[in-house]
Amino acid sequence: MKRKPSTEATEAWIRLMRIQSRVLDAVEQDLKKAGFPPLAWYDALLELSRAPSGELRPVELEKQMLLPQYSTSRLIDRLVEEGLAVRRECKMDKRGLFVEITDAGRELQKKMWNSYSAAIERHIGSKLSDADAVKLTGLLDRLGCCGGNAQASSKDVVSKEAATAR
Amino acid sequence: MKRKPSTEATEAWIRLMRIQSRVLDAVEQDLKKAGFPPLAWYDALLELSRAPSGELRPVELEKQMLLPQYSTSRLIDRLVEEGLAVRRECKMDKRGLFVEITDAGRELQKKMWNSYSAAIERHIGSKLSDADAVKLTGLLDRLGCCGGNAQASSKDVVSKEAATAR
DNA sequence: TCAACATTGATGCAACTGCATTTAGTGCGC
DNA sequence: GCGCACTAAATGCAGTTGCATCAATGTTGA
Repeated sequence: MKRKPSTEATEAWIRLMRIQSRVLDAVEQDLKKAGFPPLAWYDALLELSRAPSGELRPVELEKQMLLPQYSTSRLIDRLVEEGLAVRRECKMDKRGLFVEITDAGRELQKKMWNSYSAAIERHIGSKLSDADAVKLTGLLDRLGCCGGNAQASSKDVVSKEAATAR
Repeated sequence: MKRKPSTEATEAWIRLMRIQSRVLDAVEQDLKKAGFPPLAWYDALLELSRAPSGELRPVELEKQMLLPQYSTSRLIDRLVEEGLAVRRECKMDKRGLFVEITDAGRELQKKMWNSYSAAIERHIGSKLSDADAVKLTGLLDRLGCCGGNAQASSKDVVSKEAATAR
């Protein structure tokens, strides 16, 4: 049971951890310096704004964002506190509720995308040709599948306005 | 200032975030299920065990691990609490101190590597050929450089026993 | 030599996370 | 209709993080 992974695999693992945290950090820092809330807020607002009538059940949001249940619950707390979303009762299932994005929420989402997209360009786009970006995406995708539970692969494409999840 | 990043770059960004967190999660989970402490402990123990006489200044450890200062300080607290390391006075600079790994610390580091390496193999090695792992490493490395401050690139090679940082 | 400044490491506090549990409501089988 | 297992969401608690600050020591330059 020893000496299993090749040094190549191990190197890839290390890079994946190191570079991701570096890049994420840089992007979050850019956002913060522009006076914006954390990325998770953006992701939530984006999901909400894309939903049929700007509302989603927490349980949906949770699945979209791959976040634990309690985490979603508290994220919603914060959005509501800031007036970016509201909780609405759900008549068909009184256990649940709807979270609806407000105008302020939609506005913030759009404004954040300016900084956010600039940050992506600065920290990724400017360092990789489109072709290489595609190669990177492909290699990363191979790590995503067939590991544990199923996933949606590329059917929930994100076109513009990146949803980050975590 | 709008529509900056190509969709290719944006996709790469999303995958980098999603896959990394998925894989990290899986590995941490494996470690935890085997009854081990978090990865950061392993990294610290590894750095210490590799240091000349098993001891390092917190400030060195901090640089190796790319962790904020307070974070290192508290990580050391926990290692010391568990008897995996000890704090020793530093005669040449009385502001500072040395952290020295204990035998228990060295032993834990080795035992963790068994689970850890198996997890790397399971979640990376088994999904990527060595050649692809090298490609991935190369692409990721390109994201690391020339962004903010300098870095060591491949001079601090990690051979076996992966140091993760973060 | 000594004042000004820099570096090392720790710590108080508020925010955030993970975990386990709770509260409320649903739906099924009988 | 009733009990029981299940799902939706919230929450108390302990542990962890980030930020700002502090105390102690070291360094430098007039």
